[in-house]
Amino acid sequence: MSQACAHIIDDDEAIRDALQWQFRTRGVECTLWPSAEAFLDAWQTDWRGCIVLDIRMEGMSGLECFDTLIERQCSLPVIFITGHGDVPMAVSALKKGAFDFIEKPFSDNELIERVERAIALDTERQRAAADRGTVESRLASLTAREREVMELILEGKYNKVIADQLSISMRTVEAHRSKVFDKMQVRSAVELAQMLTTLKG
Amino acid sequence: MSQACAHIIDDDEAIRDALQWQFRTRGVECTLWPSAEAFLDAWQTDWRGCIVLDIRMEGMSGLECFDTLIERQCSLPVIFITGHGDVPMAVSALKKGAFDFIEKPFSDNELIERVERAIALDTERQRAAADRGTVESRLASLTAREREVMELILEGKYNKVIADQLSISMRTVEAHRSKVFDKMQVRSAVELAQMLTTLKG
DNA sequence: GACGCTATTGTGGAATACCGCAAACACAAA
DNA sequence: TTTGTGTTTGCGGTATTCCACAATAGCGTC
Repeated sequence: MSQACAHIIDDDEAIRDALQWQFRTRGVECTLWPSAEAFLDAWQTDWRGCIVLDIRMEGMSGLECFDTLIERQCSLPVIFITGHGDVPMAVSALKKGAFDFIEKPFSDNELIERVERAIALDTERQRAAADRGTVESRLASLTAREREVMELILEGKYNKVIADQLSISMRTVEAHRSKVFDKMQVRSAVELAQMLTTLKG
Repeated sequence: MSQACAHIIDDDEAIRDALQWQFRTRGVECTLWPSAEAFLDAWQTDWRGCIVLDIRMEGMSGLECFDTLIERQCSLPVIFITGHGDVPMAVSALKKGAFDFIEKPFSDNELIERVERAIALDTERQRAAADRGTVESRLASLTAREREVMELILEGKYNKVIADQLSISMRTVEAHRSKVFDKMQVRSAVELAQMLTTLKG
């Protein structure tokens, strides 16, 4: 897992260097990319932090890059920067889920403050995803039959009813039920329901 | 409860009339307001639909009106229209929760299509809020003691444990438990947990 | 074939939940 | 005072859960 940092994509080397200097001064790690293509080639799903994306670039534009990132289900917050943005462009980007859209020129603090917020958002999302991951891995450890029994438990049915429905003995249902609680690391059906409802809701 | 309609706020009578004609032709009801002040004076929390809000107006601007609506916790989706918008303005509005931000001139279909989506969103939100309202009214019908017992049930505790914790007899806990299920209209603790987790999650 | 995992079932008992009926007490409103 | 609501408790009984111990059978891997 790479650490949280700002991934800066801009085809102007002077700007890249200036941003890098600013960021590092403020203690924000960053990586530099001269083109959308270079970034997309290198990008890995476990990268954390945020993306600072220039819109007008040689080759693939920042907006195209953004679309590609969405396709690849990259969840990193994206901060667009542009010198010649127009309103529909900004509206479209934000409605697609961009974190921010900043016009040049911007003050040093303006960008860095938003980058820090974006990184904080990603960190929070990562934490939530980890929680979901824990639950999901437990779910994955269930056998098909156990999952089947669990579904019925979550409908609040008695073991007896479940046994009838699956045409097996009550004792078998109890065995599965016990296994399910064990693997999901809960002590009651209520905890199980809360764990899974949180996962979905 | 008033029915879903587009609330148009614009100080240009010609535009109001033109929009009204377009909307009615497409079967979208609307109300017309010559100023932000007029709308804010009349607005009631049970109004449904969406708001079409011009930014540049005499008196209170559309942006100020939006801020006021947020303060008053109005949840109607807001579509801004403006002839002289700039990017920071659009970005700020959307980040505050505006539904859309459209620059003049726009095509007939462009606005009406977004209005219809906004109204659909409000309708959906309304439905979800009604569900929450149902659960909340049931919760409100619980006595203090019943709610107390319910909390402990949701922690998956046995009646015996609850009885000890509240220093009352098991039989009393059973009585409360039964009342809680009755009032909340559920048949098991699992259902109760799901109902309340959905409310919060 | 031995081994491990999964699914299945049984016995028997202790603990718990659930329910109807009944009732005592406090407290506030009519 | 009467009435109503909320809180509390008991009795007796049935249904259900939960658990330890034990066992059979299928299935795929090594």
